[in-house]
Amino acid sequence: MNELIEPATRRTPKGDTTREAIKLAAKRALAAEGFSNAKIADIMASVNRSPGAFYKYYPSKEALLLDLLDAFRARLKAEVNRSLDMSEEPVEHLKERLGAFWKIYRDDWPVATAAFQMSMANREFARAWHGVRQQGIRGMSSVIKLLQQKGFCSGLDSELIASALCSMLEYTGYNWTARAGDFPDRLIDDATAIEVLTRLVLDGVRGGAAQIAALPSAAKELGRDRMRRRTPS
Amino acid sequence: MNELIEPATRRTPKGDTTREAIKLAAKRALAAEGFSNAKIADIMASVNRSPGAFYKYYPSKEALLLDLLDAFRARLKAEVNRSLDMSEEPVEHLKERLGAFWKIYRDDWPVATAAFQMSMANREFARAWHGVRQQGIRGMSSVIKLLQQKGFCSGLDSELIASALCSMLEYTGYNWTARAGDFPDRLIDDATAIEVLTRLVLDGVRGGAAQIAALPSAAKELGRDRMRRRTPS
Amino acid sequence: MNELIEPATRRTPKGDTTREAIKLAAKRALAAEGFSNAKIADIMASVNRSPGAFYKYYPSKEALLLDLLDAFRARLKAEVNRSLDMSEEPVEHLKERLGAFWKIYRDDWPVATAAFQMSMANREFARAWHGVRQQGIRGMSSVIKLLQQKGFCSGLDSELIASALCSMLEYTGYNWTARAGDFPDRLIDDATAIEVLTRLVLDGVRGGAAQIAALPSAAKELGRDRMRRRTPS
Amino acid sequence: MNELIEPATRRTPKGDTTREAIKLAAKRALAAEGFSNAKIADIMASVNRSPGAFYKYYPSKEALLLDLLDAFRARLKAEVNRSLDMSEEPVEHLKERLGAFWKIYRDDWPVATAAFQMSMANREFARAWHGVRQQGIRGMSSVIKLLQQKGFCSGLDSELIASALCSMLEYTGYNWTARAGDFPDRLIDDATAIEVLTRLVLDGVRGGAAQIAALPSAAKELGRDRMRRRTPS
DNA sequence: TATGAATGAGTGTTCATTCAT
DNA sequence: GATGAATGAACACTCATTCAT
Repeated sequence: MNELIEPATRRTPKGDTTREAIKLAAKRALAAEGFSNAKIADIMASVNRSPGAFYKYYPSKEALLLDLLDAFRARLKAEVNRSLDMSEEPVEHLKERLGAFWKIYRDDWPVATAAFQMSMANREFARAWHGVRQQGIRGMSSVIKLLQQKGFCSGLDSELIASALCSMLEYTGYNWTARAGDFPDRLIDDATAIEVLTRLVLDGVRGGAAQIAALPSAAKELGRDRMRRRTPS
Repeated sequence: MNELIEPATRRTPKGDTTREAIKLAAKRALAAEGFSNAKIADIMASVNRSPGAFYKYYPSKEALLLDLLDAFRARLKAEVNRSLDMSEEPVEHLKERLGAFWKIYRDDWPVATAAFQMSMANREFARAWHGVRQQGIRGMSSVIKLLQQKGFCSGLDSELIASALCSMLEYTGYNWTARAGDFPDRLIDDATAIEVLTRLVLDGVRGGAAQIAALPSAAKELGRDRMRRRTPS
Repeated sequence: MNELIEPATRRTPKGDTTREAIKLAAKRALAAEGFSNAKIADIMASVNRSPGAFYKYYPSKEALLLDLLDAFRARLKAEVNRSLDMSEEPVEHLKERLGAFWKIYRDDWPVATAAFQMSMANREFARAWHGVRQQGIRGMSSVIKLLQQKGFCSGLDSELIASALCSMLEYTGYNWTARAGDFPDRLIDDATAIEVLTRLVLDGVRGGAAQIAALPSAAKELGRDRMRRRTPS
Repeated sequence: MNELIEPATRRTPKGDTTREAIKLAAKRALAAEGFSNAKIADIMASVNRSPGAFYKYYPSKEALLLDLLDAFRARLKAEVNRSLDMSEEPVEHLKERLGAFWKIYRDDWPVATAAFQMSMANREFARAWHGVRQQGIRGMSSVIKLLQQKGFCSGLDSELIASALCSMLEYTGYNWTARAGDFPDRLIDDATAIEVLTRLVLDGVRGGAAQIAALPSAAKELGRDRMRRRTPS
C-alpha cells in the first residue's frame, strides 16, 4: 500500500530487527502520548539509537505511522476478513472473527487511534484510515446482507448497521483496553470481551426481524405494553 | 465543573459575545485540525480578533477545551440523562434519549474527539473525559439493569454492555457526521440515524433473553441454511 | 529632574490622591517582583482602577519609575545631604545623616533596586541612577576630604572610599530590610542598624591614619605579630 | 549544587566548548541587558548557533543562570572561603582573600547582579542567592569573631558587621567595574581596589576596640577641631 | 553506517499600550 | 474622566529533520 516507505535497498536482517524495534517502541509511545505528542527522539532512545538513525528506516514521522497502519490493516484483513465465504457454522464463524478483531485491537489500538486522529487533519491519513474502516464495514455488511436475504434485519440500511457495529467494536477495543479507557481498575479478559461483543453484534445483525419473529415471550410483551399505551393516546 | 476559568469580574454582554464566538470558531478549528493542530491565532483571526485577546477569555488553550467539554457534558446530562425514572413508555423513552444524544454529537463531535485525544496524554483531560463517559455509561446501564430485572439480557455484565453501546453511539456520531467519517458522500438524516441507532441499542439492551429463546429456531436455521447452500455449489 | 512626566494641567487634588496611591502600590509591586515583573494592570488593580487609567498619570511604565526615583533622590538630598556645612558635632552629625539614610532605604529600597536594575540596560535610567549615586558619593567624600586635611585617612582616594561606603549603606539598606535579604527571620531595629552602620562608616572614614596614630594597643600589636612571623620566614 | 542541569550523557568536548561559549556570551548579555532583557536568541547568535541549540545545554533560561550562579558560588568558596583556619598572618590572609573576592566580582558581577535581581521575584533564585550571601557572611563573621575574642570590635553583632562588609564588597565590585557604575571614565586597577577595600574591611573588622580606646583623643579632637574652624569663618 | 549536535520554523503566551464607549 | 476589551510585537521553548564527523 505504501511503497514510498520501503527503502530502495533490500533490508538487511539487522535493519529489520531495528525496524521492528522501532515499530514496537512507536506503538508504546503512541499509547502513552498519542501521535502528536510522541517524539521521534524518545522512540529512538527507547531503542538505544540516535534520533538521526530514525531516517534510515522512515523518511518521516508520518511514514512510520502509515507503515504501522498498513501492518494493522493487513493483519485485520488476514485474520478478520480472511474469508467471506462462510463454510462454517455462522455464529461460530462470527465469534471467531470477532475474537480475532478483539485481539488485534487489544494489541494495536494505539495505531488505530493515532491513525484516526491524523485522519482528521491530513489527507493521506484520511484516505488510509478510511480504507481500514471500509474494509471492516464491507466484511460486516456482507454478513448482514446475507442475513437480510434470510429475512432478518430487514428494512434497515446494512451499511449503516455495519458502520455502527464496526464503530462499536473499534472504540470498545480502546475503551476496554487502554489505561485511560472506561475500566481503569479492571482487566477485562479476552473470553468475556469476545462473548459480550459477539452477543451485541449478533443481536444487532439479526435485529428487528428476529425480534418480531422469535420473541413471543420477551419482545412482544414489551411491544404490547407499548401498544396499549399508544392506543388510547 | 470548571469555575477556575470564569473571570473574576461579571462578564459584560460584549465579552460574552466574543466568548461565544471563540467557542464556535474553536469547534470549527477542532473539527478541521484536531486540538494539537488548531492554532490560537487562527481561531482568533476567524473571530477578527488578535491572538492576545484570547487570554481575556481563557487562561490557556487547554482551558478552552475544558470549557467546551464542560458545556458538552452539561448538555448531555440535561438532554440525555435528564430523567432516569422510566415512568414513560420505555422504548419511546430510549428513542427520545438517543435522539438527543445523536443531535449533540452531530453538533459537538469535534469537542468530544478532541477531549478523547487529549485524554490519552493529559491527566486532567483523562479525568474530565472519563467523567463524560461514565455519565453516559451510568445512564445506559441503569436502563439495562431495569430490563435485566424483567428477565432480559440476563447473564451479561451490564456495565460492559453499557460501555460498548455508548462506544457505538459516540463513535458513530463521529463516523456518520464528520467529513472524514465513513460516508463522505452521503448525508445521513437525523431520522434515519436515530432509527438505526435505536434499533441497535434496543437489540443490544434486550438481547440475551431473545437469544436464549430464539436461537434454536433462528440462528441454527441460519447455520443449516448456509450448509445446505454450500453443499451443492 | 523629569519635567516630561508632569502633566500639562495642574493636577487636581483627586488626581493627586490617585497618583500617590499609584506610587505606593508601585513600590509594593517593585518590592515583590522587581521592575520588569511588576505589571501595570496589577498596580492599577490594587488601586481599584482600570489599566487604562494609568496613562492619565504617566506616559509609560518607565516614567513611573523615573518619578519614584526622582522623589527618592529629592528625599535623599533633603534629609541626608541637607547641609554639608558641619556646624554640629561631626560624629553626631554623621550619625544623624546615616539615620536619615537608613530610614529612606528602609522605605524605598524597592525604588532604588529597580532603578539600579534598569540602569544596566537603559540609558536614561543609567543617567538618573548615576546622579543619585553621585549625590551620595559627593556628600560622603566631602566629609572624607575634610578629615584628610586633619590627617586622617590619608593617602587613599577619597572618592573610592566614599563610593565603597555608599555602596555599603545602600546595599545594606536592602539586605537588612527586604524579605529576600540576609536576615529573613530577624527584624533589625532602626537603632541597631544605625549604630552598626555609623560605626563602620566612622571607622572607614577615619581609617588608616587613626589606627596608626591611635591604636598603640590594638593595631600595632597586630602589626607586630605580623612582623615577627614574617622575620623568620 | 545543581546536578539536574547536567545532561544524562557524558558531554563531548565539542559540546563542552559550546557550553562554555554560551556561558561566556550569557555573561556578556547579562552585563549589557540584565537577565530579563537578555534574549536566548541573541546569546546563541553571538555564539553562531541557532536559538534551538540552547536547549541542548540548558532546559531553560533560568537553568543557565543557576548554572552560572553555581559556578560563581563554587569559585567564591574555593578562592575566598578556602580555609577559615587562620594559621597565617591575619592581615595578609584577609588581603589575599579580598583580592580573590575582588577578582571574582570583577569578572562575574553580571552573574551576581542577575541572580540578585531574580532573587526578588523567584523562590529558587532567592534560595540560591541567599546561599551565596550566607557563604560570604559566614566567612567574614568567623574572622570577626576571632578578632572579638582578642578584644577587638567588641559589643557589636558580628553577623551584622559581616553582612554590611559583604554588601560593601559586592556592590563595590559592581560599582567600580561596570560601565554603568560609579566611575565610567576611570579604570580602577586591581591593586588600588584591593588596597582600599582591604583597609575599609580591616577598619570595620577591628573597629569597636579602636574606637573605645581612641575616641577621646581622635574623634573628640575631630569634633573640637571642627568647631574651632567654624567659629572664625 | 551511526551519531547527536545543530537547525529553524512554528506557537503558546505575556503585557505595555491604545481606544471605542 | 474612566473603563477594560483589544492590540500586536516580542520571546521562550519545541521538535521533526538535517548533516558534519
